[in-house]
Amino acid sequence: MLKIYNTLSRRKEEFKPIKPPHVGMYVCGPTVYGDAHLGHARAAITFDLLYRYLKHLEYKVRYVRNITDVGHLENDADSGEDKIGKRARLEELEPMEIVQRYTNGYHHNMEQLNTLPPDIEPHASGHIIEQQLFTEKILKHGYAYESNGSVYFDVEKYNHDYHYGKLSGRKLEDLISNTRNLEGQEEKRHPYDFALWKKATPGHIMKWPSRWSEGYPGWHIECSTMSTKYLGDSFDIHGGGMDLLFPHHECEIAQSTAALGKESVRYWMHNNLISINGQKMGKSLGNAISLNELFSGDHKLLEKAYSPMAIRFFILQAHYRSTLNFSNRAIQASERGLERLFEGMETLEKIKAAATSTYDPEELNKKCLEALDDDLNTPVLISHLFEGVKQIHLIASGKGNLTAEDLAKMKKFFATFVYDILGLKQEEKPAQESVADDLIRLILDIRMEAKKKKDFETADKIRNMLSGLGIVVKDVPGGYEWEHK
RNA sequence: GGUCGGUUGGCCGAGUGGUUAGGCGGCGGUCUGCAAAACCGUAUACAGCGGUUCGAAUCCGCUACCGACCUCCA
Repeated sequence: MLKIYNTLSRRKEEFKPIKPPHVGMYVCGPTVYGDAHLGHARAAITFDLLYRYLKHLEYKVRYVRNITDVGHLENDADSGEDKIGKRARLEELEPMEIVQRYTNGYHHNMEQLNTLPPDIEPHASGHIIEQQLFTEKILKHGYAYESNGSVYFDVEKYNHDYHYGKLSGRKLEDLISNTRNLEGQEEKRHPYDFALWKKATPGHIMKWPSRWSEGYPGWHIECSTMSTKYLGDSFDIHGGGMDLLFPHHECEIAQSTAALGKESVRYWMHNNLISINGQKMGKSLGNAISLNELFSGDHKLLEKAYSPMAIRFFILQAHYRSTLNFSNRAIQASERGLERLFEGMETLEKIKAAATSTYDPEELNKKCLEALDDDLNTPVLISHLFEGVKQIHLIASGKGNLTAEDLAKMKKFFATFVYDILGLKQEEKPAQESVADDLIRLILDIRMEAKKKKDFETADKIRNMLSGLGIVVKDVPGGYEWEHK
């Protein structure tokens, strides 16, 4: 029985879909105005894991993840500038060109990380009319007001009838004293009211017509609109990063409740953030490492390039609700660990069946499923897989054995958990044959001859010099192996 | 200031009222001409102070420190 932690109740709850076997899940996607970074990877991988596991449990899942491309405000209400528009001006490109470029980049990075694409990926810019209609509903129900061409959500009125702050555990009174007093907010009745539709300032590039003004939708309305459009007024899971909990998700709840008269979401799930040197990684802090930088090693904090699978494994080795601290050391540890896992699986392929079994693969299967059922506890799942690797070595070295049936099960379980659910894959080693490779083989053949003549001085010299060129030589019985490091 | 979360061995990171998490690194061993790789084994821990308990790192309280949200953010 799958249990997931629901931010609404602050506890683990049994997962029961509204209309089994169907499951609807909506996840907040990126605002496409810059390269995707480690934080995007964590969110995408967390919910990719959930998507894969739900499918493994034979649910029919519709996974919706949005692309925010309407360029919400960058600073505050009136002096703010559309962040996509700003980027467009800087690069002298059409806003939609920016959107396209970074959307493509995001897709590419997500594919590198082996995340499955969502079933629907709605763009905010493609749902302007729906967002206006959603805003109309809120207006009609009396929870919004128009002011100078903009439409604002009436938080106080809403809080009178419902509870604004239920998700993030806030009280309106606290918000009143804590909301920053920004300039140019006089069109709002209260500082904590938020925009559903915003009239564009003269310099604002991305804008659409509406009955209120030439403008653009507010920060939070796209998710309420698109989630309910594609998943229905009530759906199962809404996910996103913890930083979106307030105000974004809180406002979503308020909007959907105000428009539909009921809450839309059953389970709210939030992945925790990634920190660097104990500090939150964030674009605004200037310490975000993009995925492209990570994969190329081209960043001052990086000692080397890391493969997408090393990153994926690194992220999965921590529970999604814990903060994860980035460091070269930590990722390198994951890198090595992942190698060990795959080497274990390769060894498994070489094992020959025996008449009896000294190990029961079902035990492994059971423990792994239990770990996933417990709020997607991937670190524990992975620790069980390493136990399995230990058994594999034991059996491969003749200290145990497996029947053909158990061997098949073992292979199947590993493939299921490692490939299908954790979404890990062996990264193809570039096996390009080249003259250089032939030369290396030639040199190593000479070294073998030297070894046969017990001319170890020459043999070691060759090995050391190759090592200096980044080529690692491993002697194996009757020959050698080598690889680029 | 308000709200919430955290503090685990050299590093990352699970979990738990009494039993080895796991990975990386270290150390020892097997293998090797020597290495490397691989495999096996192994040590080091639960921020501090009180309390509850037969027993707490695990529950409760206090203290210290760290972080997140309260402005766009995954």
